[in-house]
Amino acid sequence: MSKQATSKQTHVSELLDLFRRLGYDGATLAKISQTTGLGKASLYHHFPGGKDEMVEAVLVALEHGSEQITAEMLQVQGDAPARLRKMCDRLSKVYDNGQKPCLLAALLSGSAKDAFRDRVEKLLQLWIRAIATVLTTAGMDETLACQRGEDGVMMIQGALILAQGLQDPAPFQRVMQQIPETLCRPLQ
Amino acid sequence: MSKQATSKQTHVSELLDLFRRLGYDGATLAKISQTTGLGKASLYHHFPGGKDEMVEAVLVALEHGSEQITAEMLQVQGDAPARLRKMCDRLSKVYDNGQKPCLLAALLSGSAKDAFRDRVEKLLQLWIRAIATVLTTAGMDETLACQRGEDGVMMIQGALILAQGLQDPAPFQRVMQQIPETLCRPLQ
DNA sequence: GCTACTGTACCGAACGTTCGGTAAAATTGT
DNA sequence: ACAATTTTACCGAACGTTCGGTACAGTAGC
Repeated sequence: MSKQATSKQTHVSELLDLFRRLGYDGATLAKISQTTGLGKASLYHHFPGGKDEMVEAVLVALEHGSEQITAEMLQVQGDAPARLRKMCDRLSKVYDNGQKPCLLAALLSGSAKDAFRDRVEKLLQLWIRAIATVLTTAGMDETLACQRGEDGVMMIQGALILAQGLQDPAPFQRVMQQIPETLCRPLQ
Repeated sequence: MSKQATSKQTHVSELLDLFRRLGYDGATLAKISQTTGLGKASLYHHFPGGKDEMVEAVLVALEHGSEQITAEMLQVQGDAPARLRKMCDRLSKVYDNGQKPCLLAALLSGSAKDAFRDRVEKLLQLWIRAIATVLTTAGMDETLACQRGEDGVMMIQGALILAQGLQDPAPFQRVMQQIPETLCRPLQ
């Protein structure tokens, strides 16, 4: 079954961890080589495009994972809060309960290429629209639902920064618990 | 009045702009030299400790500015929403209506030293406590006020990331308008 | 024998930092 | 008042190191 102890997918998830923790500039080839256990030559065999192609591969994997989670969320039987709860559960694991930062935020600083910016933008909009779809399906006004989509992504991103900055995952965990209800609350 | 066109404070604010836009690793000495107009050697005259001392100086300036804004907020005559509105007005200028990222978030990625992490943590807690103080003064429960302090910082940080990621300041501006009311809303 | 993969050695460029030195302002001695 | 001296501000060039990336000779598995 497992001919290789370290498949390409394993390497991609190792790269994800590196890039989101250190950013594009901080993740040097030396560190990448060290954490993957691959020499430079091996890295350039798997990713001929170099560092950029590694980020590219990580982003593709992230797009795939995002589409899967959002699709799962929409397939959940139940009301809007139940669906959002499913999303938050999945994302809590992705971010290790707030202990791991978000790649998208990490790629916004430094020498990250403009091509990445486009992918980041697309990914953020994917999540915004997914949340908005859940809310409009539950009968919420279209405009408000879009705002709440933005609010959801915003809260998660902000909670991650707070958790990193305070070196305490508690605020993240609290926010992730409150999000399903907060986003569904009607306009007061 | 202005004997020097470029004072040390000017250089510090230029450094702030560079570090928050490019992060610690992305802000190379070459770029720093270019944007300040000072040669590399001159930079080491003003900041003998090198890049780290530059970040240190920027953080000190940021602490000073934060204490000033939070103090202003507490001196505003009026209810809690009015005070928070003052805070949001000042912060909107600091972040150029969402077009400029936050230094604290930028320093969380990359090779930023642990000494910076402590200062970042202190600064985040300063803001959380300031918001909480406004709310408790207005009669809100202590525990909830602290949570709302976290929520406030979190929303601002998240809104900044969203504005950067979507390359659109609109979500940031909307959130900054809503924050004064959102944070004061009683538990439902 | 052929493809997939890897270790080693190497490259030019850029990194943060230091060196040696210049020009002017401020301070001091008389 | 003025020359001597120190301090301050600045710079170009170079330091050693690390960067991302390449060339090539292998080795393992089919």
